[in-house]
Amino acid sequence: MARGRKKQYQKEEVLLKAMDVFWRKGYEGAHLKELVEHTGLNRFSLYSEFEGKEGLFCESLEQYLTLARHAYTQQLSKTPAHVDNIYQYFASIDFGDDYHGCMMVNTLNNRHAVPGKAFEMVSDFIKWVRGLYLENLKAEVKHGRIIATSPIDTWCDLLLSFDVGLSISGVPFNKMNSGDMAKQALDALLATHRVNTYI
Amino acid sequence: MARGRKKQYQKEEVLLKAMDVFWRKGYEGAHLKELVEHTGLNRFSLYSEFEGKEGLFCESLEQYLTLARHAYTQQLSKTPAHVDNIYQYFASIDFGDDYHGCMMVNTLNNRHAVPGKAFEMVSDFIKWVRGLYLENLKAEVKHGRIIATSPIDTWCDLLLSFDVGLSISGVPFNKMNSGDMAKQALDALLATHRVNTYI
DNA sequence: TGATTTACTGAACGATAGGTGTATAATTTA
DNA sequence: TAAATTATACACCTATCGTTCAGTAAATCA
Repeated sequence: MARGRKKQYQKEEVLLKAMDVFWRKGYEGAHLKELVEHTGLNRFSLYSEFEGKEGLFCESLEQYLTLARHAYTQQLSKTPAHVDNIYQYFASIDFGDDYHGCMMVNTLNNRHAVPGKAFEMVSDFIKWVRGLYLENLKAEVKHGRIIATSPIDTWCDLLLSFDVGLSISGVPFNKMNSGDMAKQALDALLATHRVNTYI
Repeated sequence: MARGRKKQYQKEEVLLKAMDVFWRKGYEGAHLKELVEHTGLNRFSLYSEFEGKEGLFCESLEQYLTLARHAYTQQLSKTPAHVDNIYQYFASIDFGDDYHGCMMVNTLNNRHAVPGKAFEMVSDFIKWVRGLYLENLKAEVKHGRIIATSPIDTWCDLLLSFDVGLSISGVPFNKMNSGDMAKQALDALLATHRVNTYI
């Protein structure tokens, strides 16, 4: 068995609490004092367990991405792949009173302040999300609901920017219904590129 | 005439340079040292002309909003009002190599760090932009190109989030063609809600 | 139990942030 | 030219940042 004094904290709990602070305040805005207070972990242990603020941030972000990956998968990897999955995802976003944006978007937005690794983690994640959109739109083509030449790649980019933008515009205008918006857009897409069954 | 030594700077020039720094680095990320270096204005004069960092930021933001207001007006207040104006606006966005996002979006995203006044300035501005979208979409209804029950309010919110999102997603994916995206979306809107002239 | 290893505590570190005071240079009025 | 006014240059202040260190407590091994 391991010698020496036992740790008085659980790494995952600490990371979830740290994630909470970083999520709300951003990388620069989250000061070590606050991180120490919220996690209950003292400064020294924070430096031996993680590698300073940067390491703690990256691992906290990893936690966030794990949660986010789960949520996205649940909504956008439902079988059968279908455009409905996409607007159900958007409909599931809750812009409640305590909504405070998206940690990924915060990270992208403060790319000069955060560790470079964090920026790459988020970029990769977003590319993955784009792939989920694409799968669901491809299914519409595959099943002959929209024509094969439909510009689904462009629509993926559009959905991506829309998704990212929601997390920011959702704050000053937090009464928005992103489900309605997505439904309008995707219904329009389908209607425009629908396979003409009358020919 | 005013007595005493003449100012060796022009306020507007200083504000444009300060705007540049704040734009790139954000409110917290723009340190006084860098502001002094870039503006050429020394610390003391900076405090007597403006009211510290907060005041300088707010006035710099005002400069930015003035420029942005001009750009938006030029694209989205063209007569006749028309949906084309909207995607021409999106087509005009240049995601070149030195694209570094939007100062308004940065401000919204770091709302806990920036002066409260700045947050309100941006919120108000964005509401104004939403109004521009609305005008152009209303014209489509007015001229009978889309039906009166078209959900143009929802589309305005969508365009707004899309616009905001572009300024962030445009950085990791800076090869995007926002004009294509907007055209796809708006064409779909028009097609879906087109007045049926065959009845 | 004594030696060793590991974690915790609290204070202190150097660097730098935003903000300010003082002395000097420049300009105008009298 | 002398007094008054205003801007500039430069050093300094306090607070706080992220980081680290010595000293102490707890756990294991022999």
